[in-house]
Formats: sequence, structure tokens, C-alpha cells
Amino acid sequence: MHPKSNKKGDNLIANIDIAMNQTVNPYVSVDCVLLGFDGEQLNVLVVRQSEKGGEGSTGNYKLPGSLIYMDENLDEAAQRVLHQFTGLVQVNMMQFKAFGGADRLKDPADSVWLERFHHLDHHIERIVTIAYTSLLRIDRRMKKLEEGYEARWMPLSELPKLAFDHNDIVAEAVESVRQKAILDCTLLFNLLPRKFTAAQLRTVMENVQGITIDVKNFHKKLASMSCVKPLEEKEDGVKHRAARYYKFMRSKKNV
Amino acid sequence: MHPKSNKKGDNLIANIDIAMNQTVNPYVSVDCVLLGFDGEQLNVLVVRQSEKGGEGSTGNYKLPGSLIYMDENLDEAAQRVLHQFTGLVQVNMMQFKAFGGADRLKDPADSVWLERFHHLDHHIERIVTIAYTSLLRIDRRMKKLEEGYEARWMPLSELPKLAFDHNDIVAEAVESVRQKAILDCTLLFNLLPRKFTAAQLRTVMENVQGITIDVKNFHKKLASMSCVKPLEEKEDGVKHRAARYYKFMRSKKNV
DNA sequence: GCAAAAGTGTTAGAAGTACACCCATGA
DNA sequence: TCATGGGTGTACTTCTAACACTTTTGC
Repeated sequence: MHPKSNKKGDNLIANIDIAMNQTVNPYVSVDCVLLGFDGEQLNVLVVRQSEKGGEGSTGNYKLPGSLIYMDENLDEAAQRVLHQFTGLVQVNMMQFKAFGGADRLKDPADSVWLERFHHLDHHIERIVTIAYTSLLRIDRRMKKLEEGYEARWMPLSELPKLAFDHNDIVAEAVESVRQKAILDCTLLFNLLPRKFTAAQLRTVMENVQGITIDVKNFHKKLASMSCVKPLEEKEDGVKHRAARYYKFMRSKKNV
Repeated sequence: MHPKSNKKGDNLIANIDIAMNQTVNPYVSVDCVLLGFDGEQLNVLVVRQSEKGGEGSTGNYKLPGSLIYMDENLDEAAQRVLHQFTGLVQVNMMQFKAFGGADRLKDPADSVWLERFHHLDHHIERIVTIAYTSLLRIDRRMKKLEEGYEARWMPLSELPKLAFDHNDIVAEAVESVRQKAILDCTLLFNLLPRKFTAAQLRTVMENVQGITIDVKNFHKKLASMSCVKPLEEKEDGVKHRAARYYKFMRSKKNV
């Protein structure tokens, strides 16, 4: 179904274009910024930009992203691309900005890489990319992406130089999430497992909003949120007082 | 400098492409949603889609927008396009969303129009457009656009069917402004003249947020906003008690 | 003097902020 | 018993919402 455990995963991905008889639109791409929370900090999923022309094969990373097909909606393209790079399906992605600087391909190695990756026979001058973002928790399944695909979760705080203008894209994705979370904090529950402790939720909020939150006031607020239900279940196997679990119920009114 | 008082304004605009020796990118466009306040309601600026193939010459309107040039940033393209369609310069536009449905050109008349407008010799299948929005007051100068250019300010509430998916784009622009104004209400001052009355500001807020605001509470809030300064000057020539003018001071902290 | 819009204060409840100590658990 | 993180209450401030009458002006 999709390329698993393949050392040259993304070349195989490119071949899908041809196998599917799809014409690519050589001017428009989508890129996906997957933000994941590992319990401590925000991470971003990057994939190996393999066989990048002119440089060694180590340390070149980029966002999962690719040119769109001619007969494909942007949202569909984002889903497809993410699936090709990670095997994930039905990830809820939000479009947040188009990046169209005329000099996005200023590194010639990036152009060469693109042309090879997509088996194009003409020079690419310029690509406008539509960037999507998504929030998810890094669980065992997500961690597995690092084996089956040439992907890596990297902490936002230690992100190396990525290909193209992908560092800018990541920075704006985070800012966009920050803004959206002010209007609708229920977004943030996507970063957590189904059952989570108050401390985990607080850590997520502190991370995204870049602030520290008073513990007592936080509990008060938690109690007033009708969309969060306390469970009887508690943590297990911790070497201190066990924390209560909560769950998020989408149906209830936000706040 | 720019095409003024020209009955075929937009054909002349297209010729600029050639005159400037610019290659257009046939896959990516920008569209501008100018939202203007006339003292009563929100209006949107539309331009005549002249000589649209297959139909009469009346009643075909679209947003000011056009394909981008190969060596031009998106933000620059938005500025250029707006200038070509309206003569306006240095309008502060915000990118808000890319529209890339594969069926955006489903009306064949729209494709034909595009190819003619840009003097292209091949068929256009698909365009992704990057949409921008801007807020401004409709003063005498803005009203003049309706003469010099084939442009019209139309009330949002009475907007006819526009070309392409431009009605969707307008609707999402308004929603985007609504959201942004919650986070930063100083945006809304762009809809007002330099000097404005409390009632004008209130009307704008009510319009954008789709609510009604209590007059007394509004005055209290106004007094607490450090970015709004009351002036000594008052209205003149009104047939009732003259209202005090206020001005907005960007430098001060928002509220 | 009247029509038309401007402007003005108080109160009650809700929400947010600041702050320090005891509790449960495993090692 | 101690180290670790979990959990709790109160007082104060700020914001919000509801509500009705007087003032100024031109005609």
C-alpha cells in the first residue's frame, strides 16, 4: 500500500507519481508541519532529503511536502503527501499560509534535488508552497515512523537548518498554532493521549503559549471546563502520589 | 503611470505584462479582498470582468486579482495587482488563505476570459490563488475608483454572483477579519477616517463582529483604551447634538 | 418645543490573579 | 523518613452585563 521500511523511501515515493499516471503541477507544492508533543516539549517531524545534489547524504532534512497533482485539491494533496512520507491517514491538517518568495529555491542543490525527486526534465525556477499544520501526540506508533520511514521527530528548540525556507515555515506554523489556541484551546487536546493528567495539559499549554501557569488556578479552570471530564482512574507505577486522569469530550461546549 | 479613465481598463492592464517583459506564472494568482466601510456597512471592491466570453458585457464582476510574475514575491504581486486595478499604492494587505480547489475554473467562460486577459496561447487547467485582504475606509478618493477604473464598491449583504469562486473567497475573508479582530481590535481603525466619533467606531465593531454593543459600556471601554485619544473637536453641521471626535494612536499599547 | 442622536453611573455577578501549605506514594 | 510531584482555599481585583434618563443641537 505504501512504502514501508525502505531505505530510499522518498525515491520510491516519487515513483508513485509515475505509477499513478499523475501529472504534477510544477509550480505549486504543499508542505506539512506536524507538531508533536512527547510529554516534555514540542517536536516537529522532518524527513531525510536524500541524495541531495552536491552535498553528503547526512543531515539534510526537510518538511514532508511535495508538488501537487493537476487534478487534486490542496487539502487532498496535503493528506496524500503526508501519507506518502509517513503512512499516516486522516490527519486533521489546517492550512495556515502560502509561502511564495521568489527566492525560495535560492540553494541550487534544492532545485536539483526537486527535479530528481519528481523526475522532471525541465528546470524549476519557482515554487509556491501551501503550508499545513497539525497537532498530535507522539506515541509509540508515531515514534515508529522513525524506523519505517526516513523521518525524525526533532525538538523545536534544537531544529537544525532545513532545506528551502522550511525553518521559516516551521516558525510561522508555531506562531499560527499559538494564535489559534487563544481562540480555541481545544486544539491542544490533540497533542495529548486520550487519558491525560492535569500536569500534562498544563505543560502543553505552557509550551504552546510560552508562559507559566499557576497550578492552583489551573485546577480551578480545569474544573470549570465542561469539555474535560475527570476519571476515577489514576496513574500507575509512578514513584510519587499518583495523578488523576482526565479525558476530553469534544461534544461539550469549549472553554 | 497607471491606466486611468480608460473604458477598457483591464485590457490595458494586461498589456502591461507584455510591456514590462514579464513572464507570468500560469498556475498561481493573487486576489485582493478590499473591505471598505462607508459609515453604514461593509462593502467589498469588485472590478468588471470585461468581455467575458459567452455572455453579455453587463454584471460580470470579480475580485481584483491576476496571475503572478515568475520573479515576484506573493506580497509584491498583491500590491502590484491592486495598483493595476485601482491605482492604490501601499495598501496594507494581509494574506489569509490559498484557494486551490481543482475545479476553481469550472465555468469555461472564466478560463476563456483568463487566457484572453493574459494573452496566453495555451489552455489553463488550474490556478491556485493566494488571497489577501485589507481594511479601509471608503472616502471620496476611494469612491473615485468607481469612475477612473471599472470598479465598484458593493455592500457585502448585496453581493451578486462573482466570477470563479470569488464569493467563497469574500466570505472567508470576512470570517478571517472577524477572527483577527478578536485578537487585535486595532485592525478595525483602518476602516475609519483619522478622526472618528464613538458611534462610528461602535458601528464598525458591531458590523464586523455581528453583534450589538451597549452604548454606555462601550464608552467606558473607549475611555480605558490608551490607544484612543479624545479630541476637543466636535462634529459640525449635524442637525443634532454634535459628537466628539477621537483619534487612534498606533504607538500606544493596545487593549 | 420637538425630533434625533450624544452622552453619562451604578450595581451584581463572573472571571482572573496572587499566594503557601498539606497529601500520597515509592524507595 | 524523605524526596517527589499532586492536589487544595481564600481574598482581591478586574471585567462584563444589564439597565434609563438628561443633554445638545438644528429645524
